[in-house]
Amino acid sequence: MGDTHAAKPRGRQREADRNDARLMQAAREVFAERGWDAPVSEIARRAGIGMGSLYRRYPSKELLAQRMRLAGMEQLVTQAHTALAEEPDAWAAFARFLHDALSAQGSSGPLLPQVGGRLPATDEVVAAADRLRAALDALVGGAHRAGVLRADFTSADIPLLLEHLAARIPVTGGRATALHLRYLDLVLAGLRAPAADQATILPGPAPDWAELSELWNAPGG
Amino acid sequence: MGDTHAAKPRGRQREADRNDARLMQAAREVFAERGWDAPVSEIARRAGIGMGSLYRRYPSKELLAQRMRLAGMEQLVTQAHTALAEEPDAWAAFARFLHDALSAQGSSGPLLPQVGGRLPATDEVVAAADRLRAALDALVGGAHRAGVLRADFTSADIPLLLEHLAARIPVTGGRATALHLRYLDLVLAGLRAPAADQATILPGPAPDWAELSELWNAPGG
Amino acid sequence: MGDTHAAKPRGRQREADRNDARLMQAAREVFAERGWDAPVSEIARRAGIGMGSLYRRYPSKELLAQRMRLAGMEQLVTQAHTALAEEPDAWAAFARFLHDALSAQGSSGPLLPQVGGRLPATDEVVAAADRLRAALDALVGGAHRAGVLRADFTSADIPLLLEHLAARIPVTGGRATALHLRYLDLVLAGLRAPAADQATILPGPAPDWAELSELWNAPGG
Amino acid sequence: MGDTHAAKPRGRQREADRNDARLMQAAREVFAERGWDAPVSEIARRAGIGMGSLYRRYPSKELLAQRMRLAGMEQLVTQAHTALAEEPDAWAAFARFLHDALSAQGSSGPLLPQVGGRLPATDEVVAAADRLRAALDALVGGAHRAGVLRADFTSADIPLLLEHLAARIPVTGGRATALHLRYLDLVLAGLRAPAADQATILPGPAPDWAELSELWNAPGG
DNA sequence: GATGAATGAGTCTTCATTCAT
DNA sequence: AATGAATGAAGACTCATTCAT
Repeated sequence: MGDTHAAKPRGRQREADRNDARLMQAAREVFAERGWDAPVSEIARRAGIGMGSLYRRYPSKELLAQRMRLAGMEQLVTQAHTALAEEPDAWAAFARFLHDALSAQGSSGPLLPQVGGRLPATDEVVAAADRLRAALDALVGGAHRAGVLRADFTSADIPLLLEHLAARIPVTGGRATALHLRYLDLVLAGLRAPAADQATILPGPAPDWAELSELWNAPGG
Repeated sequence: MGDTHAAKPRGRQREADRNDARLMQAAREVFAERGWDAPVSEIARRAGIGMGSLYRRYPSKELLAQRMRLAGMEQLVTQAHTALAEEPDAWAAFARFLHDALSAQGSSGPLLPQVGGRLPATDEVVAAADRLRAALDALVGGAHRAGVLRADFTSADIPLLLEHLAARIPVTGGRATALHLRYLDLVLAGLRAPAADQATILPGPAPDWAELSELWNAPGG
Repeated sequence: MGDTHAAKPRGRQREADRNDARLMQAAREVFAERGWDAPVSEIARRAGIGMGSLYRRYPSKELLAQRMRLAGMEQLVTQAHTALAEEPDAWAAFARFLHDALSAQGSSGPLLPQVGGRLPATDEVVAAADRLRAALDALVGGAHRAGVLRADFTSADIPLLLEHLAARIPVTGGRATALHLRYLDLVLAGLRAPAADQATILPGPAPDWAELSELWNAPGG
Repeated sequence: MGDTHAAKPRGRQREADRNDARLMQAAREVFAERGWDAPVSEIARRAGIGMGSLYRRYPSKELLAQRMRLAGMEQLVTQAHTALAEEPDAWAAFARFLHDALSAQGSSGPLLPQVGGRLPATDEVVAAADRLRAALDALVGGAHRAGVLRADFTSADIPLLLEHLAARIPVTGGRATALHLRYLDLVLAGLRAPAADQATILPGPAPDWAELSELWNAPGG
C-alpha cells in the first residue's frame, strides 16, 4: 500500500540533499563571519565535505553566493506572506515580518548584505526582487491604509533598513540576535505614525526599487 | 622660549606629515569602497606614494588599519566635544553629534566598522575607548537629565547604532550619505523620549562597554 | 572438441568487449583533440560508460594511454603486413603503408606521438617495438633491394617520419587528413631513389631503434 | 665623454631586461618539453625568478604564450628577410630560410606549434601573420619564378611544413636539431621542381592563409 | 559489475611584505 | 628617505582516483 518511491528520496539522493543544505548553511555562516573574502575551503570544511563536492554543486564562489542570496530573498518573501496571513493587525504583521527577518539573520548569516554589490544581476535575481517587492508592498500598503505607519516610509526602505539592522556584529550565539532585535524595536518606535502635530519628515528622497537594484548588483550587471 | 622647531615643521617633516595625511585619507576611502580585502598597493597608489614609504610608516596592513581606527575614534571624541560646546540644547547636541559622525562616515570611509572584529586590542585602543565613553556619557547623560532621550538607551548603544547606520552601502557619491541620514532621522524619532503613557521598553539588555570591546577587537586579543 | 566457450563470448563478456572497444576509440579521439591533459572523465563520457567502469579496466590514466599506444603499434604492424601482402610492387607497398598509417592517424587519433615521451617502457612495449621493427625492416628492405628507395633512409626513420607527419593539426573533420596526405606525397617525392647523378645525402646519422626507445619512453624508464 | 644615459640601461632596468629574456627563453623550453600543460611555476623556476615577477610581466599564462608566439613569428619574418638578402640564389634562399627556422626551433623551443589552436587571435597576431605572409610570398615567389620549386607548393604550406618538421621530439641537446634537419633535407628533395616528365601533383588543395588562421587561433577568436 | 558523487592534491593567480637601488 | 620590482604563501578551481550504492 502507498508507493513512496518518488516521494522519499533515499540513499545517495538523500545524502546529496543533506549535503546541499549543510553547504548553504555553512556558506551563510562563513560569509556572515568573515565576509566575502572568506576562503571557500572554510565553507567546505564546515559543511564537512570536500572541495570537489562543493564545486560540483556550485561551479564558482560567485554562483554559490548567488544561490545564497536567492535563498535569502525567497525566505523574505515567505516570511512576508506568513506575517500577512497570521497577523490580523496591519502593524502587527509589519512588525512581525521585520522581527522574523532579523531573527533569521542573526542565527544563520547574511540575507542580502555582505555580498551586496559584488554579484551580477541575473534573471532569477530580478524575478525574486519582483516577488519581494510585491510582498513588501502588501505589508507596507496595509500599514499605510491602517494609518499606523509613517507616510514617508516606503517598501523600498525595508531592504535597506534590514541591511542596516543586520550589519555584521561579530558575535556568535544568541547575543547578536538580541542586539539586533533591540535596535529593531528602536526603529519600530520611529516608524509608528506620530500624532499629526508631532509629525516629522524623513530627510532625503526615499529609495526606489531601481536604486536597490544598483546597490545589490555588481556595476557591470 | 623662542624655540619654534616643534611648532613649524619644515622640509622633510612637513612632507612626511602631508604624506601621512594623504595615506590615512586614502586608506579610509579604499577600505570603505572595497572592504578589508582591498590591496594595500591600491592605498599607496591613491595616496601617490610608493609601497616602501607606506611600509616605512605602517609596518603592516593591520597596523595601518589600527591607526585608521584610532583616528576614527578620536574624531568621534572631537565631534562629541564640539556638539556639546556648540549646541546649548541637550537634544540638539545629541542629534548633532550623530549627524556629524554619520556625515563623516559617508564621505571618508569607515569609522569603526568594516575592520571591526579583526584587529587586536591595544593600550591605545583601550585609552581611546575610555575617552570615547566619557564623551558619549556626557552627551547621553545631558539628554537623559533633560528628559528628552528615552531612558533605556545608554551611551554604549551609540557605537553599535552608528555601526548599524553606517553599514556599507555600496553607492558612490553623496547618495550614500543621504540614505544614511534618512535612517538616522528615523532612529532619532524612535529615540525621542515618548510621553509616559506611550512609553515602550527596548527588548534585551543594553550593551555595556566591556561587550563593545569584544565586538570590536579580534578574539585572540 | 566441441567447446565453443572461447570462440563465442556471450552476454557480459560480449558487452565488456564492446565497452573496451568504445573506450579505446574514445581515448584515441580525445587525446588527439585535446592532448595529454584531456580529462579522463571526457573519455568516459564519450565512450558512454561510467568512471568506475573505466577505472576497473584501466587502473590509471597512464595505463590507459599505454594500451592505446600498444594498440597503435600493433595496428602499424598489421598495416605493414597488409601492405606487403597486397601490393606486389616494393615501392607501392612502402607508399601504401605510409598512406594507411597516416589515414588511420587522421581519423582516430594519435598513434605514437601525443603521449610520446611520457610513458614508461614495459616488456609489452619492447616486444611490440620489436615486431614493428621487423615489419618495417621488411618494407624498407624490399624497397632498397628494388632500388626504389633512397639508400640513406632506414626503417628507424619511419616512426619519426610518421610522428612528424602526424603532428597535431587542430582541425576537425577530414581536412586534417587531407593536409596530412598532402605532405606525405611531398615526402614520398623526396624518398624516391634519385638518378645517380642527382643523388644527395641526408645530413646527420640515421636514427637507430635504441634511440627511438629513448624518444618514446619516459626518462625514468 | 659621450652621454650614454639613455642608451645603456643600468641597474634595475638592466636586470628587468635580463629577466625578461630569461623568462621568454625558459617559456620556450618548458612549453617545448612539456606542452601547454606545463606548470607556470616551472617556467619561473627555470628562469630563476619568483611567481610574482613572472605575473608582473605577463598577467596570465595565456598572455605569456601569446608573447612567445609573437616573438616566434617575428623571428620567422627576420629569418626570411635575412635569407633573401644574403642568398643570391632563389633556391638557396628558400632552403636557407627553412634551415634557419628549424635550427632555431630545435634549440629554443616551439615557434608556432605546441600552443597552436589554444590562443585567441589578436590584432598583433593578425598583423604579424600579414608580415609573415609577405615575407614567405617573396621567398616562394622567387623560387617559383626561378623554376626551382614545384609549382603546387604555396607560401601557406610553409608554416604547416615547419609545424610538421618541428613536431615535438622529446630529446634534449643537439640531437633533436640534427634529426629535424635530416627530415628537412628529405622534404627539400621532394620540393625541388622535378623534370617535366616526372612531375607529380600533390593531393588535396593547398592550404590558404585564412585556413592557417583557423588552425592557429582558438575557436572563439 | 556498473555507476557517478566525493575526495584532495596540484595548478593558476593575487597580494602582503621585503629589499636593492 | 623614497621607490617599485621581487618574493612566496594563500586562495579559487580542476581533475585523477576511490568508494558507497
